[in-house]
Amino acid sequence: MKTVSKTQYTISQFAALVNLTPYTLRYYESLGLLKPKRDQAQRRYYEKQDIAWIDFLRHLKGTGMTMTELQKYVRLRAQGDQTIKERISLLQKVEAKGQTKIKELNKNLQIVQHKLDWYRDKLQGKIAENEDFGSYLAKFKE
Amino acid sequence: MKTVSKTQYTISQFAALVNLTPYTLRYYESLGLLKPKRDQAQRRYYEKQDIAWIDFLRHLKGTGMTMTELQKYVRLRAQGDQTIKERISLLQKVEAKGQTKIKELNKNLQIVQHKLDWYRDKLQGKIAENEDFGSYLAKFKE
DNA sequence: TTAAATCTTATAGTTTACTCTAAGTCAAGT
DNA sequence: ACTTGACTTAGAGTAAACTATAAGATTTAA
Repeated sequence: MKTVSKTQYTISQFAALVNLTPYTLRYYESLGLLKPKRDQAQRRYYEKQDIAWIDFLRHLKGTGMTMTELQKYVRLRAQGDQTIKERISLLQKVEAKGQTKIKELNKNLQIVQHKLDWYRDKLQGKIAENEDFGSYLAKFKE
Repeated sequence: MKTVSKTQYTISQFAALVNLTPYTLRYYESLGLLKPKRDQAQRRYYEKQDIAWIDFLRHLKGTGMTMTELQKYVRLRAQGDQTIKERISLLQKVEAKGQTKIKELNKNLQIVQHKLDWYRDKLQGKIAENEDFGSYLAKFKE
């Protein structure tokens, strides 16, 4: 049996590593999203696997989850395997919302693209002086 | 020549129509995003075409544009056709940012999907007791 | 005539997610 | 010995985009 010494980071080292501030790390911890270990002097230290956890949190946040939702997820996790079904349904909702978000973003971007086309046509004099964007857009309605 | 009477909405009628509040409409106006006409008594009234404008603003906002950016766009618009090129480059940036946003959202949702798969595999006992999500994820790295 | 709606300006409150300061304690490195 | 960094609790500040209140004036529909 071999003992391997694990890399430990202080809060400011770790903050730099994951592009957050010590303030933010303590804030997340206060919300229950992190629980770094402590040394003999009660100072936090972070390890390699904490990077992966932060990354995962970021992905969840990036889907639009609020801090409160993250807290709920983390609370379930802490309760062990019997909450896996609940976690699944939580993440399914997250996924569904995310897909909706993408669709809406796409729709909004399409309008922007049409507007860009309209401007370019207008610059080329390809648009009747009195045709406005509204009637132009109407052409693209299915 | 025929005179057609146009529908006019009071601020609260219009607010209900576009799902905003009178507060918000005045707020938008204070930012220069709207300029409703006024009646003899200086009360705002809105018309059909204002609905289209609100919709367009919503699409722009929906891409992630801030109020400040919207203000800039509206200011350019008010300056007339000589700002069309500038408006084009503004909207192009909006579009580029939006595409980036979609890519990121997709990446984040993929991670969520992997996590869901992992949970489902785990529920089925298909995952080694000691395999964590990190090593599971590693399988999907290109 | 009176209640309801609108107007104005100015200011305050709300929410989310940080971000920072204060103020005092403690421990480790040079 | 001393500077540096970390710790604590509590609370304040920031930014965005609303949302609301106050307070007084005016107008209009019933």
